[in-house]
Amino acid sequence: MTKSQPSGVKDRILKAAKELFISKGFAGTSIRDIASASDSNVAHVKYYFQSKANLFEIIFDEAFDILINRVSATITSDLPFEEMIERWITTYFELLPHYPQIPMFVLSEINHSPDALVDKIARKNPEKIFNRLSERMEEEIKKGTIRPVPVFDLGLNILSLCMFPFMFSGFATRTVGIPRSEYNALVANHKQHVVDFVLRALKP
Amino acid sequence: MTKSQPSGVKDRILKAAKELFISKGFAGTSIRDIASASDSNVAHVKYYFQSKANLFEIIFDEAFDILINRVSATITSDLPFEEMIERWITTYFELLPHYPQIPMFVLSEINHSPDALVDKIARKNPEKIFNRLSERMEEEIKKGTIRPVPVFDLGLNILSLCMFPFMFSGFATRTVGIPRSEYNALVANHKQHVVDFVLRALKP
DNA sequence: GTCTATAGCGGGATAGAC
DNA sequence: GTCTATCCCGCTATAGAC
Repeated sequence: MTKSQPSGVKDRILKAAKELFISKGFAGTSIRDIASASDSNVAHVKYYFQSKANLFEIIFDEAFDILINRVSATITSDLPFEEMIERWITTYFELLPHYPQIPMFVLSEINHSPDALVDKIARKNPEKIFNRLSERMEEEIKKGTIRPVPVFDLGLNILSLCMFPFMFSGFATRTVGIPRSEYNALVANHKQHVVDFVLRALKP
Repeated sequence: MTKSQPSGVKDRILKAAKELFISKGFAGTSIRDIASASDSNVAHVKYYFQSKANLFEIIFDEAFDILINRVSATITSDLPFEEMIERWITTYFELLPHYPQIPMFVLSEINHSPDALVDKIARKNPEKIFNRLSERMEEEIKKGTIRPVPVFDLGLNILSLCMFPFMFSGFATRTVGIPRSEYNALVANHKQHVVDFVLRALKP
């Protein structure tokens, strides 16, 4: 049946849109760019996705899911605290090399977006993860297994150490001049260092 | 003399351009936006700044200077190593609250910019700072005053911990829903925590 | 220096032929 | 489903009156 076959064109558009939106942003990408990069035309894009904003939302939601939701399972797991922290960090450092531009894309587009779009995201993604993390940390501090570090500071440090290296890659490669392959290797090696860094800093 | 008086219009345009470019990016900002936000018109903007790209470059260069060059004095200073690290971190946490959107602006626009612009920046800002930092760290490691941490990993961690909190503020306030004033207070308080975190993690 | 008018292009969206 | 043609708008840039 023609209806259930993937059209091919639709997938190509989605792929091209992903690359362009993620590397050049919403405002820096036009439907015409997407059409020519996917070897189709403007009418195809409009036919399958109605509007630029609608297509963008599909790409953005997937990116947001990768950056935030896929990691939440680790944080809400019942692993012992130190292992949970280690898993949290390693999960990011194993996931993000496949999507190195996602952290910059998501955080940057949230800054550029009008309130309407951001509100939609906020509604879909409540603070459950953050609350759960908060509970876990408070327990451990009470037990004395880690030194008393405010939840906000530890959480922000971990996110900083996991996401920033990927957000910095454009600067490192394009401005400082480190070859991309070399930077990627350095970041891959950075994972264990971040784990050590965090666990050492948490020792009572 | 009329020539040496600030025109007023020119300054208003610069101010409006700064706000718009920094919050909405190059592609998301039009000359018309800048003209109306500065209570002037398109011709004024063109008269004083010739082109959108030229005006952008002025704003970008200043932002780049704030983010990178103003801190370099600390790194190249002759302070004892631990004090230098502490000064480096505190300098960022004292400077960036005045320019909270600068880290995201600079790193994001570098990703979006064509090679031509990025090359210009790279030429102006060689890797001197990075080399100097590298020397300092290697000395300390040889002396045994800090544990042997690769230069790249420590440098990247410090940049991560100092810049990311500001890059994350849009997410925290708009998606997680933390009020901006509260987030700012948390980040202000975060400074000493980052210093402790880094120094603890460096202990031999 | 200031401002209007407009050129010339590229943007998103739409209509309708096939 | 596919594709061309086109509308209408906003964009940067320019010319030239005052």
